[in-house]
Amino acid sequence: MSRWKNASFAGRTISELKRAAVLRESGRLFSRRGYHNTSLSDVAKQLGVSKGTLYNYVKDKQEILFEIHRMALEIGTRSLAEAEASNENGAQMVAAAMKGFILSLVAELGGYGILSEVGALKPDDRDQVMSLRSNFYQHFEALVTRGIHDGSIRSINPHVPLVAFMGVLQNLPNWYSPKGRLTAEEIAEAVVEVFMRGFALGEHPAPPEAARNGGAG
Amino acid sequence: MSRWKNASFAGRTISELKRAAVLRESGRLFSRRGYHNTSLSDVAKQLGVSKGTLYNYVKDKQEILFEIHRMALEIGTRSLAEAEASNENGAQMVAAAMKGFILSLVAELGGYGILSEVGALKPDDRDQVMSLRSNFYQHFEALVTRGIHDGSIRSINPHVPLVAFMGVLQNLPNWYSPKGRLTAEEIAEAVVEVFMRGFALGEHPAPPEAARNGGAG
Amino acid sequence: MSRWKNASFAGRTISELKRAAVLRESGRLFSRRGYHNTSLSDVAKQLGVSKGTLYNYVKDKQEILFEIHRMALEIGTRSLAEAEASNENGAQMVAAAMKGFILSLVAELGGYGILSEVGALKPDDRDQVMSLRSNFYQHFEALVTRGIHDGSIRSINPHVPLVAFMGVLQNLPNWYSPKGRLTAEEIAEAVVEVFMRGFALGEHPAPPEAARNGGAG
Amino acid sequence: MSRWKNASFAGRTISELKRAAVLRESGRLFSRRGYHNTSLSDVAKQLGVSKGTLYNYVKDKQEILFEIHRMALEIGTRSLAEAEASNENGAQMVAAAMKGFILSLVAELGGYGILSEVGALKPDDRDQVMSLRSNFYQHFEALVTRGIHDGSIRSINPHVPLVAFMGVLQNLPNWYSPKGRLTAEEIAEAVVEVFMRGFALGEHPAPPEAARNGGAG
DNA sequence: AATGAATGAGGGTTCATTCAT
DNA sequence: TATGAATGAACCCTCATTCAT
Repeated sequence: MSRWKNASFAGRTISELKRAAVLRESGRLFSRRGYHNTSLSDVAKQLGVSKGTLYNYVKDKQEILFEIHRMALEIGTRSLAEAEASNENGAQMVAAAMKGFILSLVAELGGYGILSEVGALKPDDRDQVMSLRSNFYQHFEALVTRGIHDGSIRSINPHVPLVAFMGVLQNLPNWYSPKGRLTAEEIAEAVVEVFMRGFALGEHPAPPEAARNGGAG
Repeated sequence: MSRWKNASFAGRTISELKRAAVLRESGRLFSRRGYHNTSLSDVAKQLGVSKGTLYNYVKDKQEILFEIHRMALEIGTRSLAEAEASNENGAQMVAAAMKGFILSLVAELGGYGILSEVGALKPDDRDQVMSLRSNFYQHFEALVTRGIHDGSIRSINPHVPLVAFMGVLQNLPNWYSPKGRLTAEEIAEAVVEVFMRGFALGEHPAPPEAARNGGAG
Repeated sequence: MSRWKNASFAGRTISELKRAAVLRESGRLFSRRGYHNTSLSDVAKQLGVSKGTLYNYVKDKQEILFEIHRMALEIGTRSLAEAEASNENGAQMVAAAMKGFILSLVAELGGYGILSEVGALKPDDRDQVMSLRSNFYQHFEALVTRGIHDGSIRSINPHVPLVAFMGVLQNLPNWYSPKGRLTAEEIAEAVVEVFMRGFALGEHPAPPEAARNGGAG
Repeated sequence: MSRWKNASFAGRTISELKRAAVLRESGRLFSRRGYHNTSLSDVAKQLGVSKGTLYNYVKDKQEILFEIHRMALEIGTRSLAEAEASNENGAQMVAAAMKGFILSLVAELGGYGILSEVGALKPDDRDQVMSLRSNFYQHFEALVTRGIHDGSIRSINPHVPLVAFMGVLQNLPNWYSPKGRLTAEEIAEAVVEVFMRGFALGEHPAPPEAARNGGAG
């Protein structure tokens, strides 16, 4: 197994890129097998590197988990902001945010979201994650509410699409895999389409036969 | 801490009841802290029993996980069947199934759903769980589809309510706690109400201000 | 290697005795090779037990170090108190305290004193040890001062015999070994004799040819 | 942190001086935190140099320890010889040797004595150190004996002042610190004074209130 | 049926040492 | 000569599991 497999160097310090590779690979494994069931040996083996080497790039295992949470939520918040900047109607903004979130998650973190296992964080980190997460929730629901007000989204408890979307994210790895049939783009569009058909007002000609994929749990 | 705390003996072999208590307590802890982050010492301590004693009632830790998965899915399947037997309209049947599932889960397994950590099962067990789960998904979606056909549920991808409901179940421990403000009944009704407002057709007078609770992730 | 070698059961819980054996053996090794250079594997191997077993009796390695420090200082303080109770003259009391300290140290902790490596303790434990140690120093010097006042000890800075005695204790393992030629009693008497000749007033007929043993460093 | 901080170049090969700096800094850290508790990273960091660089100047960590032991004992032996050459009375020679030892130790090795952790040396090195040490002991005690014979030192077991002095050296770092209140000169004089009052014959007007400093252990 | 003790495997982490640049 | 990265061994500690009592 060649060294630093999967590490896509480009434009940043080599060291930064290796750190990013550690985070990405860890996240991929964490989201598939769970944090506590993934050893740093596993991560190292996947990267074709010795276990000790990881410690040149991260302080400890907890830092990895925290950093992934932080990055994922940052991506989410950024996606919301970008969508909001487009100034379209509510439904379109929510859809854009979802799509942006998914695409960036795939691009920057390899398509996993984790977002669970918060309990394994150390107290300080946990607080910070909870705060970021809470922010994201509020913004997301606010956007949905705007859609309801401007008539682009059905009158619904905004918590429902949020909860559904989070469920999708948590299971993204089950939908997406680099070697799978579906590209990130295709998945993002499928999710958006389901959202638009399920929650947005407008024309939905035929009863959907839609993107089923096993991603419920 | 008294021994076999929480063990509600009634009508079955004492041994069976103790086994049930082990499963319930394990499930409670697994769903709160995760399977790999819960030690059998933790379980034993909660039951006021020594670690070795557990092995009189279960073969090993994996068996506990499997059994919980199996029981939860059995409950789900049973809930669907009972709801279907009522022969009401689709929306009402789905709602009844959800309510039944939640109530039984709380009553028999202490209110946790797990349904994740399938990866920790051994291959044979995993196959069986996947099969049961797939069954449940199909029945649930079929019921939603019936609701769409009989006009009680909006025309929507049936995967959407399924995914949302599974998300709720996975987070039940966050909603429910025996000492919390909400009884199992109240939670079940809140979930059902959100579902009815979100997906069913009918009167929804005001834009909802509804039961927000942090249960998204 | 038979199990729990060196464990001298008598009158206390078996578990307590095993814990004592762990502490004694650890202390023996710590004082010979140093704390950081002694692995718990070493300790376990000496006791003919597996490494994990140790954790049935102690919380972690730091606890071992702390407990040894605490016990040693307790012995010292007790020895001072007992000597003081005899109400003899200062020199005799100091001598008695020294003898009692050495004998108890040998009997209860296998003859090592450690008393160094305080830096490896965790902050709370370190504070406690420093406090106990400071107490012991003050009492010891006070006793010497009494001897100076009652004319049984030369007029000397009381810190000198203290520092010398502590040096002896730190090197006790070099003097004492259960299989060595000298019994604990003999060593204690040798130390006392050196003290009496060096610091006490009285007849010292011939220039001493005394107990040389390599114990300086 | 600038590179090769603390390195006082003067008259020797640059390489030799860098090696000396490595030894001095290592010794300083070893004597404060212990050999096994000091990593070469620590040493490198203090010198403002990378870890790998150290290996240009020393073969391995053990060599550092050995070299420090050797240098310290060389200094001690040299101090004894110089004192002896002065041909004063015994007490004065011992005092001069002590003072010279301490001053040189501070000047050349940064004021630490180590002299412990012999167990970490490899066998050959250990033998050599033990031999040098034994030599030093004999010379020191011989000098004390001369003092007893010429009447400048009380009739005492010569092992007593040796053991006390070695104890002082081992704790020099606790007395001395470059930023502390006491200069090396002051410390050396304090030690000498305690020795003169404790062991030498002559006028000691008042019962001493002397230099207490926590240096016993 | 219950326990407490023992074990061994494995995980996270540190660190002396090597090596290519 | 200096560096940073990589390695592998060793260490502390946890835990599922077994077993004698």
